[in-house]
Amino acid sequence: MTEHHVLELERFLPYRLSILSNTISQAIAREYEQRFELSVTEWRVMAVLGRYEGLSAVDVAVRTAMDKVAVSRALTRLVQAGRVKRTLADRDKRRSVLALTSKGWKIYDQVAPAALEHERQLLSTLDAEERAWLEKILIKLGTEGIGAMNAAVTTR
Amino acid sequence: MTEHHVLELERFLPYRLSILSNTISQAIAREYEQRFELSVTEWRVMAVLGRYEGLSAVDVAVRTAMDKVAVSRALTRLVQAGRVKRTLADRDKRRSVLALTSKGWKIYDQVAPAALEHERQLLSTLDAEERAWLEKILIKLGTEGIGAMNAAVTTR
DNA sequence: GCTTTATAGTTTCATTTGAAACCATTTGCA
DNA sequence: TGCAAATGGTTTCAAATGAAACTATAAAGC
Repeated sequence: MTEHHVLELERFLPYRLSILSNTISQAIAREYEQRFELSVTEWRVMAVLGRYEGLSAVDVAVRTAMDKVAVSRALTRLVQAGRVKRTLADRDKRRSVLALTSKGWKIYDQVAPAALEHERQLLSTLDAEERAWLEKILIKLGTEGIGAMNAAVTTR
Repeated sequence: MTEHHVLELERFLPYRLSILSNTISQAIAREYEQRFELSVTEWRVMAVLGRYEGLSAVDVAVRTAMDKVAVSRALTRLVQAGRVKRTLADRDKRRSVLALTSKGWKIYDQVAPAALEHERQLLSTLDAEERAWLEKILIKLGTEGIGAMNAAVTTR
């Protein structure tokens, strides 16, 4: 009598989060991908450069949680397309100093508001109380929750 | 004086969900990827086959939210490795009928409990009230929220 | 029954991705 | 100073991925 410990994918939190996240990201990306010929990775790079000027490639990688190879490739395309300006830091010739060009800003100024509007629409289905809980829960999962998972593994 | 409508990635819900989801999935996958030489897609296929016997490849694709090419490839490897048995349906020779082999079950019986344990650890940082809200919010976002986003786009 | 259309699944090809190796510059320190 | 280790970034190579074309079988229309 084999009794198996069954996992129901559709109730499994990591799976549900993955589906939800991908569906949301795709919905937003659909908007700008063909319209501006902009990949998700490129957009993420532009997004942080719109927020913080003068970052290096590694800084961008940290802020976007992308790996540096992906950032390097995205930057190559963005510089190529005249959307980002790259110069070398005076004091450290390894580091690049990055900023959106005016062409880059023009795209940013169309994509960023659209993205925020999407977020607003998404959240419009939650009331204030639910949003507050969501905020709290996301923070908790990100800080303690993931730590708890990893701790359970690495101590084995 | 150009005033830009700035998007802060670290406060942007889609981005935060993406990071959270990827971090969680990676933490779990790390566990079984080398240990069983099992990719995430392969594991997802095995997970639904552990839950429902006799599905076809398309059925698996629907339940895992993967595309059928990915499922086809995962199945090729799983059958190859003797972890899944594939036969043809009598009434419809196009459809395959899939099931875990005993070898497949052995792996399932190790991976599924580990995955559930990870989920438990992750959720252990939330109290009952928070978990209830999370459940409610996830459902709401998945049903209404995504619809609201898409509606806002397609009516433009 | 025969032809068109739909469905299940695989293969092909081009693109994306990631890990590791790599080059250049800078930093630490004997 | 001078040499080892670290850091910023790019390139290379192999594997993963996705779209579209393709094969085989089944269902529908006439």
